[in-house]
Order: sequence, then structure tokens, then C-alpha cells
Amino acid sequence: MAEPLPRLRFAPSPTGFFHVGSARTALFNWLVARKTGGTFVLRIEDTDAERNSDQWVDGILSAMRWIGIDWDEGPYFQSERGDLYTAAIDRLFATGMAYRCTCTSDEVRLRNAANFGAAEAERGYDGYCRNLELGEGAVRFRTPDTGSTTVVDLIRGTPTFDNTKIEDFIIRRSNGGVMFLLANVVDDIDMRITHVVRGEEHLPNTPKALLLWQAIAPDLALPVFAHVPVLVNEKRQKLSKRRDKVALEDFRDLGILPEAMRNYLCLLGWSATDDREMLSVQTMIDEFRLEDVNSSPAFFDLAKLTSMNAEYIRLLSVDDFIERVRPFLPAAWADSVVLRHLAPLLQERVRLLPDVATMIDFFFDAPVMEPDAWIKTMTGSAAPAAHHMIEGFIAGAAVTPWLADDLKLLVERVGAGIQLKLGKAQAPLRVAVTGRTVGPPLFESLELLGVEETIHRLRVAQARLD
RNA sequence: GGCCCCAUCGUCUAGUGGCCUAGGACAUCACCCUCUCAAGGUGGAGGCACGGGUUCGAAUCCCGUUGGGGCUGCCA
Repeated sequence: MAEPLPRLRFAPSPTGFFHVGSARTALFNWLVARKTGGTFVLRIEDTDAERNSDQWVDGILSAMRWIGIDWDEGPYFQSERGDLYTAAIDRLFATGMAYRCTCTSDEVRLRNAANFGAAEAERGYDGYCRNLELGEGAVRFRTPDTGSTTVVDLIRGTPTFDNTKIEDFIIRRSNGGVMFLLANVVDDIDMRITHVVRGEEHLPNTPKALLLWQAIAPDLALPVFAHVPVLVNEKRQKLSKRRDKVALEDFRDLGILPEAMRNYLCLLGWSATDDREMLSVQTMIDEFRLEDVNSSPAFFDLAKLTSMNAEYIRLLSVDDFIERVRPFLPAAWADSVVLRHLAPLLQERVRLLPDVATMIDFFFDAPVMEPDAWIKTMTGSAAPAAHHMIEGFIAGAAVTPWLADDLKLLVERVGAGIQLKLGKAQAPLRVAVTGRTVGPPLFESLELLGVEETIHRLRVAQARLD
């Protein structure tokens, strides 16, 4: 009989912004599903009513769409599947695998400290209520007292855990709410999940999940796991929503292209067989293998992401480029002939989408003169050249066709009069017209700006000269 | 403290016992090209954490040390 097609799931909890680590986990799951022809399930793990909100659910969905990850089933909501969990817990009671417990965590800590010494306070639940047959309280799962549990992990081999170290963990709160581990396993069983691809931080939970799985569905084959390494910050700590900038939408707002983000994320812990880094989605799907994922943590490097983003921006068609920058520009700028004509030159110079704004702003408003730019090109020893270039250019402009190539020749000729090469000769003109020493190619810019406005700006600068 | 995971340039990685004088990319430095800035080109600096084994031979296998990380919740 043929091996059944893989079924994978991405199971985020809607407790905050969708972050890059989640995005990578989702991507890896998705890639495996698409590669194998399997099924990718989206499941929202919202069992903790106090921390969840619809806002975050929307955030997850839109972030996944943004980065181009679609799902075949779901989203399922655990908050709507309570009956399933109750039934599972009832069966565990029936087989003696579950029991009630009324201990508080402080009580457990105190007992542990008293019985094993202060250093042992955190050793976990001590089994106090195991045989009390209480009628109320939280529900715990009875873990084996002997043997060991082995996780089959495509990335990490077969980590094995001593069952005596696995405490009787809680599967339902005293308020009736079901816990992550229980809901997670019941759903994985119900949805016939075959591959669990998730963050490394879940590895210590996995033996518990396996034990639960065997108690609830002893006849169903255990899933294969792949615990992907965590993403870390510059201090090599796990990326956290609290202290690190990690929300996917922050990068979108920064001007990162979704295809760049997806490509970069894919390369965090995995690489193609040769030196290729710019990978199409199809290439990722064709070549990605969980077995090849690295087992060590990866630093999320914005510089590298940005560089890759620049490369993707250069690949865009002019029309696409204009549409992508549109959200970052005033509508009039986005629709302007200036942007359309300069687009290819801009694409080569921009690393982040919003960079376009500071490169073309001088077309739409009077230039905002940067003090350093003015000092460097217009004052002191630079002043005579500035005078000469501006005067000469204004004079020559009257008899020069207003085209980039002709303007370039004009500046060359005027500059030659005082032994200035084009690089030096254009500097004061650029600053006078744009307010900056850097920007898009000058002569194309002047052609678009027009003779009238150019001359006007030159005269304004001229009047300001010492 | 306990359990578990991890360890190649600053960063992401290639490398699965000889092809390694350890390759690529980002970042960085220099030069070339050049109307500024980019882009592009050329070149440089920069790494197998340490100590023991195994082997004719180790970045690659084993053990230990050190270092880092994760988990240790009636969160997920």
C-alpha cells in the first residue's frame, strides 16, 4: 500500500503580532506540503481566552497572504472544538490516565523544597493527588514511571527523554479550559497530521505529546517531527515580541518585498545545494528538504535581508515597481511622469521601497537644502567654481536643447573653462537644484524638471552665494 | 538546579573521512568603471571553540571541557 500523503499544519496562537519566526515555520511546513502534494492545514490555537483576540487572528491571516503562503484546510479554531477535547479527556479518565488535582504551584514548590531541598523546588509536579480520586480541580495526565520516550526528528535525530523526568502535566485547567498540549495532540490526531514542523522551543514538550497521543489514539501512527532552530537576536537570544522588532508587518512597512522576505526566511537554516541564493518559489518547493535544515540557531540579519530586497527591487518591471512603491508615496508622485521615467534609474539605487521618496522629492517641492551639501559645494574654496558653473550653465542653457545628453555636454563645456571634470563641475548644480550631493543621475533629472524651474532654482542659489 | 538542544569567517551558510591551501553570500576595506549615489568588475582582510581519542588521513566520527540557547506555567 502506498504511503499516505503527508499532512502538515501550522498552528499559531493569536496572542500578538505575527512574527518572523512563525513565518519561517509556516513557510517550511508549506514548502513540504507543496513539494509532496500533501495537505497544509491552518489551525488557530486559541484555547487561552484571556490572551487571544480576533485582531491577532486577522493579522496572522493577512501576514500569511502577504508572504504568499496559502492553506488547504482551515483555519480551524480550537475554541470551537471543545467537545472533541472533552471526549478525549473523558476517555483518559476511563482508562485511568487522567486524574484531578487541586494543588497550587506554590504548594508543589514548597513540598519539593521540603522533600528534596531548596534547589529542587522547580523539579515539577510531585504526584501528590495521583491516587486521591478528587471530584474537582484541574486535570492531570498520568505519565509513566518507567521507560523512556523517543522523538523521531528529521532535524535532530532521536532525542530520548527519561519518563521519570516527565511530570504529570495539566491537560485541563480548574476553570474548565483545555491546555495547549491536550488540544494540540487531540487536533493533530483528529486531523491526521503526519509531520509536525515547529520551533525548537517545543522539543521538551514533545515526549509529553507522544505519551498523550499513545494514550488517546494507540492505533494511529505517531507523527514525525522536525524541530527547526530558533531565530535569535544579536545577543543570540530567541527573538521575542517584547524586546525585538519581529512583526512581519513591520518589515512590510519598512519597504521589504514579500518575495525578498520569503526568500530570506527560507535561507535561515536551509540552503540550496550550490551557491544560489535568489530562489524562486518553485525552486524552493523543488529543492527544500527538512532533512537538510540546520540544527543550530540563526541570527535574523536585517542587513542581509535588505540587500536581498534591493536585488528583488532591481528585478521588478517598471510597472510593478511603481505599484510596489505607491503605498510609500503621495498619490501625485506615484502617478507622475517623473517616477515613470526615472524608475529604472531608481530601481538600481533603492534598497527599501520608501527610499524612492527622498530621491524624487525635489521634483515636487522646492529643494530642502542640506547644510553640509551647501557648505561643501558652494562656500569657501568651492565658491568660485560654484559661481562659474551656475553662471555658465544659465548662459548656455538659453542656446541648448533641453535634453539630458545636451545638458551633459553643456556642463562639460562650462566645466572645461576652469579645468573641472564633469564630476566636480556638476556638483554645485546638483546641490542648487536638488539640495543634496547625492541623488538620481542629474541630467535626466534636469530634463524632467524643465528649463524654467531649473533656471529658477539656480538663480535662487546664485543669490545665496557669497 | 534539572532535562534537552546547539557549536565553520562579524552574520547566513557550503562541507557528511582524503577533491579543504576550508568555498559562496551579506557586511567591511582597496582599486577599476563612473555626472553624484548606486549598480557592475577586480582584489584584500576574516573562520573549523578547546582538549583527548579513532584513523594512514578529521571541519567531518567518538568522549570530555568550555561556551551559547531552549524548556522547566492551571501560556502557547
